[in-house]
Formats: sequence, C-alpha cells, structure tokens
Amino acid sequence: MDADKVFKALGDPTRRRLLDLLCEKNGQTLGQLCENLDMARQSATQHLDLLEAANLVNTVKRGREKLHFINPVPLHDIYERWVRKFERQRLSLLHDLKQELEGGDQ
Amino acid sequence: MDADKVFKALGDPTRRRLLDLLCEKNGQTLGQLCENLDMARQSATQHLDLLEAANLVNTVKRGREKLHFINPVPLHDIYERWVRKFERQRLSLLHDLKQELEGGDQ
DNA sequence: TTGACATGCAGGTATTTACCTGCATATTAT
DNA sequence: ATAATATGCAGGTAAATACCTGCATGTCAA
Repeated sequence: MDADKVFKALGDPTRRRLLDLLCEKNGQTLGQLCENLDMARQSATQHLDLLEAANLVNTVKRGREKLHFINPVPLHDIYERWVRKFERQRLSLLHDLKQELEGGDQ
Repeated sequence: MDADKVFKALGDPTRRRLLDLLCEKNGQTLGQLCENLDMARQSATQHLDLLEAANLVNTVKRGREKLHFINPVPLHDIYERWVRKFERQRLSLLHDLKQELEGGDQ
C-alpha cells in the first residue's frame, strides 16, 4: 500500500464524491459518473486515474465503455496503519496531556 | 470533522512522520520534532500548523516552548465515515465485480 | 459503411503547496 | 541587563495540482 497515493487521492472532494457515487452503485461508466460531477469529462478522468493509481478503484473495459469498481482494501490498510495505532493510545494520550497541563516535568 | 483538511494533512510524508514521532513520545516541542526532520524549522512549523488546523494535533504553550499532542479523534471519524462504510460492502462489491466480468448485463 | 457515442491523449493556465531566507518577538539564565 | 534560546511572522520560488480546450481513437448500430 502506498499511503501517500491513498491519502492524496482521498484529499479531494471530487474524488471522495466519486467513491460515494460508486458506493451507491458500483460498476458505473465514466459517462455515468460525469453526469453527477459538474466538470469536464477529461477532468473527471484525471480524478479517476488518481483513484486507480491509489488502487481505490479498479476498472474493466466492456466494449467502448469503462466500468469502475471500488476496491476497499487500501482503506482497510489505512485503518490498520493509521487509525488502530492511535486509537489504542487514545486514553493514554489524554492522560499525557492532562499531566502536561498540570506541569509534567515536576 | 473537516475531511478535506484531515486527508490533506495526512497526504504528506513529513506530516505522517510528525504524527509517528508524537506517537513515540507525545508532547514534544517544535525544536525536538525538528531534530528528526531534515528541513528548516519554519517549514516544520507550516506542517504542524496544517496538522493543528485538521485537529490532528493540539498544542500547549509552556513558557517559550510549544508542546504538541496527538488528537486521535479525527482519525476515528475518518474510520467511521470512510472505512466502515466500504468495509461493510466488501464482499458484495467483490460479488458485483465477479458478476460484471462474467457479463453482468445478461 | 457511416454517423453517433464513449473514451483516450496532448498540451495550456491559474492556484496551491512545500520548501526556503531574513528578521522580529518573547522567554529564560547568567 | 544581556545573551542565548524557542518560536512567530513575512515574503519569495519551484513544483505539483485541478481545471480547461481541442483533437484522435475505438466501438456500436442503422
């Protein structure tokens, strides 16, 4: 998993909207997705390319159409690497903060 | 939670490194964090400002020092909004894909 | 086969980003 | 008080980003 590509892909409202659109109806074509976006088709393509590079979306060509499918694996990897780690320390971090505010270096 | 700020904050290796550094030892000063970064202090400040704007880091001033603490709440929100949703549909998505590959429009 | 349709590809531009240098301010220690 | 220390603030630049327009290619249907 390339955390940089995944986070950067997620760091844009258009691309998050694309993921939501695919979550509502998986396997949509480029044209279908564009109908919901209010930008040129070519711009949407660039966003989808980034989602694909981050492996968040997989595509299949069917005739002259290109179908788009969500791949949830990178999101799960993000969870394992960047959420669980900090969740685990949640209480102890709050404890540290409280201690600092009370003068942690005594 | 501002998903845009959070994902953009996470979409940079320097800022993810800062979070890891704070995970190892919470409550570090700007100077301490800079020692591990290989860039000008002012650049690190800008990264920390973005982490703070995303509410991923909270700060406390103690004398002339500024202490930095991780706030795991936005990460948890990300999980709720962007991971669980897709995790839940994982199997059904794979099912959709398989069906498409076999000729979904029959 | 020919026209309509879905997508691919090649630039071009304005904005944002990630760094930098230089200087100012505030706190601590001698 | 003065010097050292920790951070804040104000630009300045090169690269990345998010759009766009125009044209090319490939597929389907009449």
